[in-house]
Amino acid sequence: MKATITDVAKHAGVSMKTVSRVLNNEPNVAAKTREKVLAVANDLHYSPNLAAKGLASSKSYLIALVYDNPSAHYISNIQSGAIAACRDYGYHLVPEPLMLEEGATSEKAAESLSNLLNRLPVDGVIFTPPLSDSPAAIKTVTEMKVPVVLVAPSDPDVDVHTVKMDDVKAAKEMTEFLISQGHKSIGFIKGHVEHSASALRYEGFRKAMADAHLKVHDYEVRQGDFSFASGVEAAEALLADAHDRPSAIFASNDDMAAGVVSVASKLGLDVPGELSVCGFDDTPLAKILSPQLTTVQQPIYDMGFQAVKLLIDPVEKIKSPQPHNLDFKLIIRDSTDTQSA
Amino acid sequence: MKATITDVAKHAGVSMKTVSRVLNNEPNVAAKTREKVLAVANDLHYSPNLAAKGLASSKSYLIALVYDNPSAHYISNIQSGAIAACRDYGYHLVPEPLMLEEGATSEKAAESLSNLLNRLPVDGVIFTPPLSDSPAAIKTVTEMKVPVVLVAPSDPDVDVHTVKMDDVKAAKEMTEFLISQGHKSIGFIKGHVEHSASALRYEGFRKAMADAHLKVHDYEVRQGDFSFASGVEAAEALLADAHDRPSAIFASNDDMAAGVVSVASKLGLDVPGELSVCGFDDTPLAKILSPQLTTVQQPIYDMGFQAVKLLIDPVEKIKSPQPHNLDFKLIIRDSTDTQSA
DNA sequence: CAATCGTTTGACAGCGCTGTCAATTTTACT
DNA sequence: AGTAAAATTGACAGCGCTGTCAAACGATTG
Repeated sequence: MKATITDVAKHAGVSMKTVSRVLNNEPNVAAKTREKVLAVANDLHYSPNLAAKGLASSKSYLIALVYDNPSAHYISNIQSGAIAACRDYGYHLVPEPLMLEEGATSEKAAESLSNLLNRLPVDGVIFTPPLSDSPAAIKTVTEMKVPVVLVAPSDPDVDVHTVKMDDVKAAKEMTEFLISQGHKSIGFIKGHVEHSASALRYEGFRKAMADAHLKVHDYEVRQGDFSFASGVEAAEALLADAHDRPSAIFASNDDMAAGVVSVASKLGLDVPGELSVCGFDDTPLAKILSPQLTTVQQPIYDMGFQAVKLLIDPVEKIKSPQPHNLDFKLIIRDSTDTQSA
Repeated sequence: MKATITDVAKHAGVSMKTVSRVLNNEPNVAAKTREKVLAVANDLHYSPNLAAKGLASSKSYLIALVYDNPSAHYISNIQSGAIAACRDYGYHLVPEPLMLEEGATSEKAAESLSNLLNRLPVDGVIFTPPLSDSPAAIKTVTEMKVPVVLVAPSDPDVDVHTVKMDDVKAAKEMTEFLISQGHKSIGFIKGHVEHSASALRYEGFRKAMADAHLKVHDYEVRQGDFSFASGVEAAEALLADAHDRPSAIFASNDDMAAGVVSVASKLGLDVPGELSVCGFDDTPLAKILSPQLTTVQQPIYDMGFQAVKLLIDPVEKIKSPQPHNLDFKLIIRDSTDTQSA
């Protein structure tokens, strides 16, 4: 039989309410009483019934992670971080994929979201991209008075809490690293045109090149779409002319970088000996590839963690909504080397 | 303001209990009453408060997915399937990673599990491998009277519901496919020795070879450990002798198959022209690789779906525990071809 | 020592729903 | 029509907890 607050109260010789106060860290409890209650609760292996708590306090102790994102890697990292934070606060995370047909309208998404929140009243929701860029979805939850945190939205002006990383800075630093290795002619493969990160990463690349007074020739910049195949295609173009090749290629994500490596391998070009390659995202693929990929590790886990914290932590809740920038990390592996020639 | 059962009852001119009956599909409600209530509930956008339901019925409408598995691909597929099933039944899925230090004992896992279930009383739990093989963990939940479903346990004798696939059959069919393509000399790379699936897949391979009266030479079977690197190593051994190479290699998972492809590429061997390669699992990698990998698609999503169904569906709950075998699928892509030589 | 204030505690209602069981209506049958 | 049986409905308590507000207590002051 599971112990209830009443049991604890009886054994400790106090009222239910006092037990409740102790267990919720409310003020105005004598130190001695608090200790006593804690001891008894521990003895009895007491643990609160979430449903009852929720019913009485009209909270649910549940946070929804809403996503509509094909990248399992991304979601599962966000989720891990979010779950870790939930544990710290006695909350639980409920992942809610928005399963929409191809090309469903933004309104559809909003409606489906509204149903979701009606069915399961959560204390907060987290939107991952590309949902974090959907005004309709954001409007839906704010209208329902459900606190929301946006993960990596492209538009930082929105009036809600936001966790993100600085794509421009990351791409800039990676480019600077390449330059510091002696590379002067660096090819760049852009990401999917509709993905906001693409432009930012490109911007970072250009900035670093400009700062180093290095020219970026048009033919050294190719449009990709984040897919392996587009990386292959871009690399083939970039590496076609054996006499005028860049000594390094910066792909906007790991999949495309993998495409570059594969083309280099076919061309008999040694990576990193004859060509340095770097990617972005630090997907599992980066470690599988040989050589292992130099890439940028996004703070995906941390974003999940921080998002939950912003939703729950009373300290954070008071502050007005603002973007929270988290730190990325350059992961230098074996696909880049100094340019000695 | 959110509508309650009381509101619906008032508007429909019936008692709360009758509304409750209708909404829970209980019998003994006049058809006319049912319609009326449903109409009103719809009008009022009524949706039940899970916490209240849970408190009153001492159910939580929550299923825990407990995992301790490094494969994001695996977990996220299980999870997707489980969530889909939960939606069908008005339940919600709470993923609960068991975060243990390296080499933590099985008892540690059980204890951590017990804490988890005390904090959040769920209506059922799902164990994914390798947790589904932990007697201590299974004992913990059964002792707490929490229904459990095991995903792909290696020991099918346990006295609980189980969802799995037939690894032997899958490996056998894949091998038969290779044989049907004209391959007679087929190399095999075994998986991690401690993973139960490894032995089963190898068994399927041997069976198919035996059925076709094909010999399996010792030197054609290499031990791997499911890692890319081990695939590379095995492939190097398998392909070392240019005069006596297998015409096909069956790797026990996709990562190792990727290793094989990479070695073949280095050796200038065309895949599938000169060497057919196939893997197992149909990870995202299989589609990224070029050529795209022929592999076995496990019914991971379905396992998640079925697991939840077994936990919730009243029809299934009556039946005595038994293993449920789900269908795999051979995915024939571009890394295999007929052996013409 | 009484008056005042702040601190600590408890009694009680009620969150929204379901289980129990009794009341009422309908149906079936003699 | 009359009665038993079945089907349908409702009254009410209570799940385990917290919010509200009042009570009791102790410390501090003139």
